[in-house]
Amino acid sequence: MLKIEEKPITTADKTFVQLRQDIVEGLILQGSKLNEVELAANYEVSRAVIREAINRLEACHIVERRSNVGARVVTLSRKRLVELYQVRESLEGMAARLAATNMSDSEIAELEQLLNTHLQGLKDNEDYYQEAGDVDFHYRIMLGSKNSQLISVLFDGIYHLIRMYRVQLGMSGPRVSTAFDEHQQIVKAIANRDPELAEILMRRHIAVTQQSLSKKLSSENSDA
Amino acid sequence: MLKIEEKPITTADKTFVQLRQDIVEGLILQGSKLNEVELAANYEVSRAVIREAINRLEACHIVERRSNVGARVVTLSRKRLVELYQVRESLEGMAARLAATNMSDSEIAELEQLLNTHLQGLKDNEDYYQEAGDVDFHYRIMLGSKNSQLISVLFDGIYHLIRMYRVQLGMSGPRVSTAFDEHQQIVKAIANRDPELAEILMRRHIAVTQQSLSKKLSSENSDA
DNA sequence: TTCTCATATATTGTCGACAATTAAGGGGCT
DNA sequence: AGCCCCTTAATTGTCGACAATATATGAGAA
Repeated sequence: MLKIEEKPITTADKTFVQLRQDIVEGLILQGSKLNEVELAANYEVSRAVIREAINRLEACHIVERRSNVGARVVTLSRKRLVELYQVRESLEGMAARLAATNMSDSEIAELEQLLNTHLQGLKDNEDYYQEAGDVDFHYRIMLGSKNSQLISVLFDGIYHLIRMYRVQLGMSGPRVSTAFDEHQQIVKAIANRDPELAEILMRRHIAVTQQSLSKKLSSENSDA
Repeated sequence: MLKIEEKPITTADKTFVQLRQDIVEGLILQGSKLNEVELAANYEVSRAVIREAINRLEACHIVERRSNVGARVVTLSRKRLVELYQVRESLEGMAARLAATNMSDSEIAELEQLLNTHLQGLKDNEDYYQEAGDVDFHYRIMLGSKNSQLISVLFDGIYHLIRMYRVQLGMSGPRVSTAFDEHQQIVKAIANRDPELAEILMRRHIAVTQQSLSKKLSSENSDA
């Protein structure tokens, strides 16, 4: 799997990243079948490269594959959203807990400064905050855990699927400013070196976010 | 990725399962390089299926791959063990929490009966319990969560690496009987429909197990 | 018509060969 | 001797073709 920092090297890497982006951003519709020869033609690579990319997409739960049948992009059902966010709550809660212990003072200071920057951007342009700011915040907490296993499971495993929901459902409205407050409380707990509180606040924050997102999904898809 | 129930169909599936087993059980040593042509010859398949198998092994953190260089089996360091068990604690804690809500009464009854069977096996043969019983217990809690995303992350993602530590470090001694008691408490919390307690007990149980395993790893590997 | 079965088509799975990259070895220079 | 560079060998990455499987099509019988 592609580590956080290292750039894509091989064409399989690049194709994987490109294909993932095209799915996450909705260029390739949810639920659509991924035809290998067709994709190979579109992305101008061999089928072997496409196959490897699809395999990696399967590993991060963005597509589902059946033997001898093919791969489909997952559908963004409410049921799946709830399940995904339960996993996220669990993992990012642990990340916040560990961050409270393992982040250095200077890293925490940078994190506080990041929030100040966000506060400014929030006054000017809410959308900016939701797109870049929130991702950045959670990204830093994740790295702050200093647990490479956790980082890998989160980032390589489920983060792009989370982003897929965010992008395709859209994230804006009154939820944005309350989310910022929650971020501040979490950082405060980390600065106070309070792992338990950091975990609780993070979990609550993610649970609330899930409820907010769920409202955007009609309940007709709930049993998909 | 290979779903829980479905059997391996393609030769790539079978090769993946076989290769994973050979690594987990130590037939292929930790840290060793995986030469594709060599493996292809040994397992009597083409390089393409070996490559696919290795890709899947990378997705579940059993091997690490570098572009244009190759894949190596991970080394079982203390640092990695601690990180892995922090992830496990987080996820299985959530699984226990969800199981307390989502398991049916009959499933809980079966779980209680399973513990009785284990108690008998424990008196006769401790090793049996540790090998099959513990796995079976955690497996059922995992399924009891009814969260397919969580099940996939746990089972397809990290469970075989956990098993690799267990198998290669060996699990026996006085820890076995205390683990059984902890299992009983967890089941009791689930039977009482107490999600918070079930999660706390599961997390504590896993944390203690990690400490027990850590003792078996010399601290010289701690910074690997 | 509607169901079943056989045939045909399309798609995935597997393979061996070639290309690109990295690691290894040897010769020459300071 | 020690270091650097060039050549050579070994390994991974990519490709197109073939085999196996699943799906779609259509003919025939009840």
